[in-house]
Order: sequence, then C-alpha cells, then structure tokens
Amino acid sequence: MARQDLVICWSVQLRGRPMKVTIKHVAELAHVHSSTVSRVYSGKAKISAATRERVLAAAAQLNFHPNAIARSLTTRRAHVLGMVIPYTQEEFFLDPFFPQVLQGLSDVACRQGFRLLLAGVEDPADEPEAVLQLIRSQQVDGIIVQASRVGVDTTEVLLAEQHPFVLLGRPLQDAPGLSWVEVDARQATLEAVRYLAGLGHRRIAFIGGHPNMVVTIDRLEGYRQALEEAGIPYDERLVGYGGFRQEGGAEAMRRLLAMDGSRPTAVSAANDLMALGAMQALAEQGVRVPAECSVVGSNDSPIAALTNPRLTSSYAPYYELAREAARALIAQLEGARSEPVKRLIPCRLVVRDSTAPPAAGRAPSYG
Amino acid sequence: MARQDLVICWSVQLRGRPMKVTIKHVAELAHVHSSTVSRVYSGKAKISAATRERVLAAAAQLNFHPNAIARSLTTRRAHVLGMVIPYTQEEFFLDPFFPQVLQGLSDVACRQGFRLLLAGVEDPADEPEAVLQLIRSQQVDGIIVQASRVGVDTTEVLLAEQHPFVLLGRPLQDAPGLSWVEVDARQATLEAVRYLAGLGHRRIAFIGGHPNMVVTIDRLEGYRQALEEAGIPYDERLVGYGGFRQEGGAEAMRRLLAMDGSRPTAVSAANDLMALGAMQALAEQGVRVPAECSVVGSNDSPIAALTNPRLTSSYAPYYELAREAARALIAQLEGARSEPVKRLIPCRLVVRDSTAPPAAGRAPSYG
DNA sequence: GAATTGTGAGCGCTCACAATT
DNA sequence: GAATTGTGAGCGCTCACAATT
Repeated sequence: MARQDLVICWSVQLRGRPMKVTIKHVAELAHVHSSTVSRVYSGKAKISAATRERVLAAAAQLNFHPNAIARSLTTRRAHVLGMVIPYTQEEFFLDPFFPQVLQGLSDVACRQGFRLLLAGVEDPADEPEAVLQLIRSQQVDGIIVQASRVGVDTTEVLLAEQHPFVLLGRPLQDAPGLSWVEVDARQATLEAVRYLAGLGHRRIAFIGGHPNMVVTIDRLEGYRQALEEAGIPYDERLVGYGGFRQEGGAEAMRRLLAMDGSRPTAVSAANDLMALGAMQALAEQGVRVPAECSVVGSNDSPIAALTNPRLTSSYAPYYELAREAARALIAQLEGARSEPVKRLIPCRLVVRDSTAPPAAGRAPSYG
Repeated sequence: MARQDLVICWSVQLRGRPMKVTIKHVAELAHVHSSTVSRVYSGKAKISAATRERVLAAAAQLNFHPNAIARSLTTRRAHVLGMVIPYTQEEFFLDPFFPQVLQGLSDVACRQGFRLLLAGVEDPADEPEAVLQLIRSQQVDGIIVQASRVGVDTTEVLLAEQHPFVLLGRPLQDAPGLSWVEVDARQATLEAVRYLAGLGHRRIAFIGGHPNMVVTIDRLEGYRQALEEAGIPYDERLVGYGGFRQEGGAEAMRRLLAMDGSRPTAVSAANDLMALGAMQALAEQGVRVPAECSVVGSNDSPIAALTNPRLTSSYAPYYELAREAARALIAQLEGARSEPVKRLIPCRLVVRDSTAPPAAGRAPSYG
C-alpha cells in the first residue's frame, strides 16, 4: 500500500478542501484513458481482463473511490429516494408507523441500489414546499409523499412537473396519474366491528383519530358497514375522536361512559394508544375489560401484546406498505410508461384478551 | 406563468431524460451572465436589487430550481449527513432508540441546512464496508457511525482518511481523534441498583443484553459499584443476559428464580423489553411485582408507562444523544480544527410502580 | 468486421479574476 | 476606487463517436 502517495494526494488542497483521487489519477497510473477507468467502474461496458486488472491495481494503490456526486451529474440519476419528515411532531416518532415504514423503504431501496434521503421540516405547514424543493433539487430521483400531510395542490404540481412520486396513504382526491399505497383501514375496522357484533355486541362504539382525515373516513365507513351487516342501527352518539393520543382515547371513552343506560359494551379504536386510553378510562370507572366492555385497537403496535389484558388489535402491515411504495416508485423510475399503482393492503385482526361476548347481566338498550 | 415555455423545455430530451431548466436559460432570459444567476442563488455575493429581481422573475417564469448535485460537485459539499442502518435487524426498529435518534438527527441537521442519507445494509457484517463506501462516495459530508456495529479497524480507516464522523456509542477502544457520544449506561444502572439497595434489597439481580457489548460492560460496572456502596457482595449467579429481547429477559428471570432459597428480591434489566419479559416470568411463577420482587427497566421506552404495574425505568435521552452527535459532526465539518467530542449524557431514573421495599416475610439469604 | 480503447464535449453549477460602470 | 457584473476554467464523472488492434 502506497501510504506515502496517499499522504501526498491528501496534502494537495483545493479551495480549502482536500483534493481527492480521481479517475484521472488512476488512468495515469494505469496508462489508460480516464474513460477506460470509468468503464471499469460503471460495469456495463466490456473491458479486457488485463486492462481491468491494471486499472483496479492502480485504483487500489491510490485508494481511489468513485465520486457519486459527479456520476449523478452526468447520468442524471442520484439513486436516492426522498422523504420529508416532520421532526417536531412527537406522535410521528411514537407510532410504530415511522420505524416500520423506514425499515420497509430501506429494504427495497437497498436491494435495488438506492439510498434514502430524509429532509426534515420544523413546521408541518412547510411540508408541501419541502417536498417540492427536495425533488426539484434533483438530489432524489423520486419521492415518497405522505398523503395526509400534503394537499391536492402539491400532488398536482408533482404530476404537472412529471416528478416520480408515490403517496403513502390514500389521497383525499384521487387522480388518474396518482400512485398511492395504503393499508385498508375500512376493511380493518369492518372486520373488527364485525367480530364484535359476532360476539353478540349490539352497542359498539368507535373512537377515531381526527375527523377530517381520509383514514378516519375510511374507518367510519367500515364501522357503518359492519353495523349494517349485523342489523344494528347507526347511532352517532357512539362515535368519538381522540386525536390518535392515549389521553384523547381516554376522554372519548369517558364521554361514552357518561351515557348511562345506553353505554357501549364494546369499542373499536383507530389506534392502540387510544385503545389503551379507553382501557384506562374504563378502569377508572371500575368497568372490567373484557367482561363488561370489549376493546379493540388498530395497527397492532408492539405494545398491544404487552398490555393487561393483552389488546385485540387489527395488524396494519406498514412494513409491507412501505415496501410496496418503494417498489412502485422504483418501477416509475426505471419503467418507461408504467401504470399508476393504487393499492390497498389488507389488515388482519389479531384476537387477544381484551374482547369477549357481552355480559349476560348487562342487557344493552336499543337507542 | 409561461406554461407553454415549460412544456417546450420539458419536451427537450437528453439521453432519455427530460432536460431541466438551468442557470443558463435563466441568464439568457434575464440578459445577464450565468454567474450572476449563480450569485443570486448562492446568497453570499452582492447583487444589485434590480438585477436580482430580473433574475428571479426570469427564474419564476421558467420554473427554475437550482441543481443541488451540480452545486455539490463544485463546492465539494453535499450538505448531507450519512448513517448506515441494518434493515434486517428487527430489534433495531422495535427499540425506541431508532426513532428517537432519527428525530434528534433530523432536528439538528435540518436547522443547519443538512439532510440525512440512510444507506441500508442487509447483512450486519457488511456495515463497516457500507460506512466506508458511503463516506468515500462523497455523497455525505460526514457520517454518524454506530460504535457497537463497527470495529476498531473501521474507525482507524475513517481517522486515517480524515473523514468527518461521530460515533454513536462509546467505542471499545478510545483513540485521541475519536469523537463519540453515549448515554451514561454505567451511571443509569448505578442509580437503579442504588435505588433498589436504598429500598432495602440485598439480593439484586442484573439482566444485561449481550455480554460483549460496551454498554453491557458499562452497566455491569455500575451494578457492581452500587453493590459495593451498599456493602453487598457481588454474586455472579445473579447476573444473566437476555439479548435485549423480551423472551431473553423471561428466560434469564426463570433461571434466577430457579435458585431457590437465594432468589433475588429485585432485578435491574438493561432494557424495558427484558424487564417486561422478567415480569412475565415472575407472573408465571406467581411472584407478585413489586410486593415479592421489584423490577427496573432501562431506557424508559413509551411502553414503560403502559404496563401493569407501570415500570420503573431509567430514561435514556436518545433524542438528546442524537442531537449532540449531529452537532459534533457539523462542528467538525464547519470548524477548522475542533476538539474531538467525548460525551456521556446522564440518564434519569423514573420511579413508577414496579419497585418497592422487599417483603418482610421473605428474608433474603446471603449467598 | 468485431472487440477494445481513446477522444473530448458535456452534465449544471461556482469561484478567482478581469472588466465595466 | 468601490460596487457590480462578465469571463471562463474547473469540479469528476459518462457517453457518443472515432480510432485502433
């Protein structure tokens, strides 16, 4: 190893930064043209074994490593997928959504030779702007956009400017060119409530996150469909919202418990934190779970198996969701004219100990 | 808005990819030289108000956005911090460590104009190689390296090649030039065990993660120090390892419970999952927590407040840790010759319901 | 003629220096 | 002379084409 050479190279400075070994230095040492060195590293061109070896030997001697930035500039491909993350939003990092999505994205991206660029935004209101800036800067070839965090106007600009992107979440308004992937929240809530009805419950409450979110609309649709199937009339007093937080779930549950005489005997919550909040509120009032009230969560976060009683919850395959998103995005990047992907991934109810048939003694009253 | 112009621009293709609007197009339209446009966007140079306006108007008309890749190539700065993530390691994504670290990194990075590049590795054994490749490719200006995941050889290469990097975690072997940040696991365990001893416990067990990890060595040191302070002799039979997983914690606890006559009355675990596993094993054997055995976790993950009984745990400030790491890394990048940072961040014991004085009836026997 | 290698413009910026007002 | 703008080489690669064996 020519340590000496390296030190000499490093001591050369340009604009205050150390000069790096380039393809030209390698070419010189190997007595070939720089394009030949380029061919060895780009992989696709055919190079004689002898030349390749000479080049690689020279590269090793000089400790040469190709500059990905320079390559990106000429190929117009960064091999990077982008995502904007609202780093001030605590709940974003508490939810299993975030780590599972990043794991799924890394997985597919890495296998296909892509990396992930995360751009933080302090103010969630800046998220649409950050998305546009990131993709326009050409640092990323495509971008994963969280549908619930940008408006229709942003997706319109992305489409108009022909940027490759995939929405994580179903958009409020679909459009022909839009690609999106989402967990099937409607089906998840449908199955959860259907399961509760099947156990014999007739007064089943629903605790959603934020009323205006698409996922909430979807869940509510599943809820109503399950009621209809079971011949249970819809009662809007049994619907509450907890903002996806534990305390919000507890408050919603307290309001539900305040309706004496027509209290629910079961509740389906839009995430596990709110379900835990509901369990907490039930415990406060001395209502036993599941004997006197069944509770079902959503998304099946790791905590669901650790609570007491262990929480029945519908598993949301966020990992798989992210993998689909990355696949769809890379397909857009590689494929000439690929069809937009619009995909709902099914959830699966995981039955544990927080659900049981209604107590015989507590006959539900029909509104 | 010259939509028409845009469409014309886009229709121009180069090597199969759409031709983007560049600084030259803007210069032409604004009747200035391209370097003037560059000055407007680079910010630092002084430009007359009139020229700036003309340039910005032209840029807006053409929907121009600077190419960050090209800028990086000339300035030799990507304004990106890198990190390698082992995406096949389930526990990595289950632990609060990962989301909290990413939140902290995003926070500091974003405020300083940096982004985060994540490079996935399938096989954890490839992590050192991936770290070197990422930083050598010049896609990132500096890199956050997880100390427990690379060897001394990797840090030596990073130092020798003068790459800016900060270790997340205390290295096995420190070196003069190394910068690292770590949560003070020794102090955390010291306080936890000191607290248990203060409650009157004399047979206190310790459940570590993996025996060979630096963090485990640190915790064990804190454990022994606390015992010494309390005048309790060290008994190696009271030390077990659970691999940071719930089931591992349960198994370690079962082994501890098998020592009849000299069972521990308290246990300190190196993370909350193992503490929960221990609680599960205790429940299996009908040992009540905390009445008959106290349990302390580590890191204070969100689940700690949700278990039954709620878990006493030492809070590990991973968010702050990541912020320190990012700050130290950016300081290296900006500062000429900054001192290496070697920083232990204190943890804080959060007392909840899983700890109590030992039961009077169960007199501990002294090994 | 087929396989391999050389040639040199170009990717879209920035910066030192020169020229202009 | 001070403030602003133009000039053009250069960052480190790749790719179409030409030249060579």
